[in-house]
Amino acid sequence: MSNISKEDYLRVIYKGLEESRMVNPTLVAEHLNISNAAVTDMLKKLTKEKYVSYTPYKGIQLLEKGKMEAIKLVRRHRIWETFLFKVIGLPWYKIDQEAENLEHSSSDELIDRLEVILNYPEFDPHGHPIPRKDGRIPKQKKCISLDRLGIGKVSAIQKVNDHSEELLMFLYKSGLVINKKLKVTEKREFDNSIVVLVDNKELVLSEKISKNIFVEDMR
Amino acid sequence: MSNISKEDYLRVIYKGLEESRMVNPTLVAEHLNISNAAVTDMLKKLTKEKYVSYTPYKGIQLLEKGKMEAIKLVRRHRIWETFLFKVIGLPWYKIDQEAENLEHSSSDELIDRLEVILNYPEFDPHGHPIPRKDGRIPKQKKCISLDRLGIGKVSAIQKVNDHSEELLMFLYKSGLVINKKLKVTEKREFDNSIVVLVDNKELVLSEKISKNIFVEDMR
DNA sequence: AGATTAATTTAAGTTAACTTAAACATTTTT
DNA sequence: AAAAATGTTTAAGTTAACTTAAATTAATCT
Ligand SMILES: [Mn+2]
Ligand SMILES: [Mn+2]
Ligand SMILES: [Mn+2]
Ligand SMILES: [Mn+2]
Repeated sequence: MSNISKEDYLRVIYKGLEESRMVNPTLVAEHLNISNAAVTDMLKKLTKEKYVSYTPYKGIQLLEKGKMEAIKLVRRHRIWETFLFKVIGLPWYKIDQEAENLEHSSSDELIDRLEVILNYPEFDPHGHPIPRKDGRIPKQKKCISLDRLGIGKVSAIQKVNDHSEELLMFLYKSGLVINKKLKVTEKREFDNSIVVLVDNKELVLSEKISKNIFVEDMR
Repeated sequence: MSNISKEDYLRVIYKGLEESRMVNPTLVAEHLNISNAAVTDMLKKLTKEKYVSYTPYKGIQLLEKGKMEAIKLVRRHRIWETFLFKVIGLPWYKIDQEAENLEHSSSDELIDRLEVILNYPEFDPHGHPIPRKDGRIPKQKKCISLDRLGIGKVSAIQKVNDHSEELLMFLYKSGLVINKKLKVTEKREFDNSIVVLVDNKELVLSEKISKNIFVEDMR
């Protein structure tokens, strides 16, 4: 009947790979707030049904079938996020959670209508690419995480990780939104925090925060 | 965790009572496409948790707690239907199914935003009242089902049952939409079909169809 | 009233998706 | 090369929500 659970696994795996991290059962378990044993169980099913391939300690890969499913889900998720933000007016930091619920309960026809209403958006409000109906992914500018931007360098925010409401709320209040220009004015060796200049204001960002912000790589 | 199933039972019970039919396990089973035994099971749970009271062969009643839950769900359902129809532009006969999925996956905050965008609608596209946030139900004009409208009488469609896509598609194509005026020109004893005049066209309606259309009772 | 029909419940079983606790395997550190 | 830490699987059990088949109960018909 309902595939909500399976879809959630695929989304987490897809987003993990998208961030080019190695995706292992532990990571999935943490993201879904379930036990490792549950992930082992589901990976067996997903493997048998040819959604993923998986080598213990080496990571999970999406097979063609799984990738297609995941892309369709991510498309639904990001179109909803964009719609909730632009048309409904929900705040930036609430749309991920809401979209996570809606993504499992919408027909393709509805999603396509939303896409038309939004005039075929390429990126969601966090800067993530929205897969097209045919599965193609809009090309993004080359990015690096903010912690790797050199001192004195200026760049613009391209995307931010959207999984923590607290982070997004902080970023929003600090004006660290998509396309915002910023300059790194200081790097502190001790804790890897950095100081950036945004809207003529200085902001101190911890390493954990700067690693969740991605700026254009100008080289 | 997820309450989708429980909510569905409550919606069916609520809508059954709204149509002033006696609601028994068999009716619920038919509407949800599950076995009677499953309904018996769930009724036990719902009874234990004080959502409903139930006397075999006498019907199911909603208790305060169950009524509140059901009204909240019906509110979500009908606000979604209205939004899908008016803002998204989905066809009349598809919105019920789509709303049935979305109703379980939206926060109160989202629903309230939709309500604002729609400017506090009182009735959904099928003419059903949309419960307010405080639980109050907009008052409807007194209705009778079309099969009970006397010959020669003129009236306007107030609401239609929305559970069959086929029925709604037929009504839509025939111009039998909300507020449409019609006149009964003939009643056929043999099969209880009737002939109505709509937009200067004559239409033959079977008893089954006319029983699913409700017109203002002018007396 | 007794027979027939319809509605309901019980019994037993299935499946998906989890859990905890313990065992096992691999990688990393010393 | 051990030891320790980390990651993974197994085993056993739980829960919700269903199923079919058989038994029971109530309502309706003759
Ligand atoms: Mn998201
Ligand atoms: Mn996003
Ligand atoms: Mn409906
Ligand atoms: Mn409706």
